[in-house]
Amino acid sequence: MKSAAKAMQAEEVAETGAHQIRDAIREAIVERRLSPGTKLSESDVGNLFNVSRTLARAALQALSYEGLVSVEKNRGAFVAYPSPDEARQIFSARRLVEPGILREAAARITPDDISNLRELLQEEGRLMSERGQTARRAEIKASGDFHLMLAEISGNAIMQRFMEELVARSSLVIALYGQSTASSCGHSEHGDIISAIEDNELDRACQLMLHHIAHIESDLDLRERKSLGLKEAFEL
Amino acid sequence: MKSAAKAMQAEEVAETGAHQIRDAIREAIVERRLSPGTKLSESDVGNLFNVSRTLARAALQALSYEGLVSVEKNRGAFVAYPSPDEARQIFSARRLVEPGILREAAARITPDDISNLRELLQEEGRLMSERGQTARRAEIKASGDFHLMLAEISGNAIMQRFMEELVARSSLVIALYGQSTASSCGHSEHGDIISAIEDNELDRACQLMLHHIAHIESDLDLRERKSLGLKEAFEL
DNA sequence: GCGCAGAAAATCGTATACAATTTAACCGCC
DNA sequence: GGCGGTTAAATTGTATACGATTTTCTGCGC
Repeated sequence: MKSAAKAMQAEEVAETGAHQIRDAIREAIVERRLSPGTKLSESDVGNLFNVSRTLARAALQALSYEGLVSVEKNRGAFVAYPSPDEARQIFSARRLVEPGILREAAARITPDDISNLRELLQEEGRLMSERGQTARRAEIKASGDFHLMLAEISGNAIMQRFMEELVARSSLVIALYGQSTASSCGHSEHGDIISAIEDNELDRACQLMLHHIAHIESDLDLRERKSLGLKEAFEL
Repeated sequence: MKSAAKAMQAEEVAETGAHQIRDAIREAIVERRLSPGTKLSESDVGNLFNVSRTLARAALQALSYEGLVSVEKNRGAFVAYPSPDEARQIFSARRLVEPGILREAAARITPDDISNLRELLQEEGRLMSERGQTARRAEIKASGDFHLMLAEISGNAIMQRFMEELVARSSLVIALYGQSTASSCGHSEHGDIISAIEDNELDRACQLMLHHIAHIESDLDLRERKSLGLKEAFEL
């Protein structure tokens, strides 16, 4: 994400160390080192980063605004556990905004941007062939970064931030409801989208994007699993 | 905003009194009782609401995530003062998402919703004819509520929250760069949009929505006023 | 052994305390 | 009178303290 089209805004400086903690936890969630539902107690977070509960709390609070953790009054913070309905809303939102972002990005894209995108793509492909958790995590990140880079190129910082939220929450949803072992099956689709942009076939690019999102979504099993914590669990 | 289509989610309970403070300040900003750039010191906010700086700080922090307040490290919080570029991005984002929201809303809208919308519209019209600041503020609110109600009807809580942010920030932009005295000149346009939805003319409704947003934007003077705090200010 | 009341532990909600930084005030100096 | 520098006041950043709520544990009765 060291793209050329960065630096739109004056980089809201990290007003406090709480931001570092927030970013660290977010990364852990997005890379699925932290599972949905995991409790994030303020003391534990504070100890882990050697800060007081004040900062830990601020970081958790921030993450709750992004929908990545849910804080329950007097009970604490937990890694978000999006319901199937929430999951549908997240992808519905993506279908709604990503074509528009794509159009704006295409209008401003430079050759440099395209080569950056292709570079990212290549990296993604390389990681897919690798084994090991580290590679898998990096692959998840790279897959999301493709969508984020498009938002960045679009030049709209507000939409960019919104996409960051959506991509992060998507990662949670996939962790919860994804079925296929291959995490980012739609790798080639990213390449197709770039090609369509390059060829100035905007409508086709949008179609591909919608298809790509639908593809990701089709790998989810969004049936209500109401914990089935009764007899059914043992009736087999 | 007591619409029928509410209650999508389990209502994230107000985990603390900080939420009340946040909401109160946000309302003050949106209704333009607080001007862009106004300093919001933690002590002052705390005293005003009879709480400690801890809660005041949390509220300001929350507002900064919504883009209504900008906090500068070691300097404090201020009512946001969106740059012309930021203003363009806000409206660009609205053009991008509002047609999509409209389409989703139209697909789920009920006769009840329509009558609620018309009711809101009537209220808006009534306020337009009234005199006085109180009426003006209520009118500003009602004008935004139209867009928010559509988002609510769409049934997507995520898009709804995003629209809340965009509408609130739009209010700031209009306060800063609006020219016409009449705040929400596009009152009739709201009615046209409802009619188009009612007649099931979706494409036309979207066109009207885009036109409406463009109309609001056309009332802005987004030229860089770089404070012109040099000689120019006195050259006349 | 099971269930339930009550106490103890852990955790969160809020306030206060202290350190660090910025802003202002003051004062001698040119 | 204006200007720069030093010092005092105000404000933010972070930590700690204390009360409130929830959770867990314990032990008694059945």
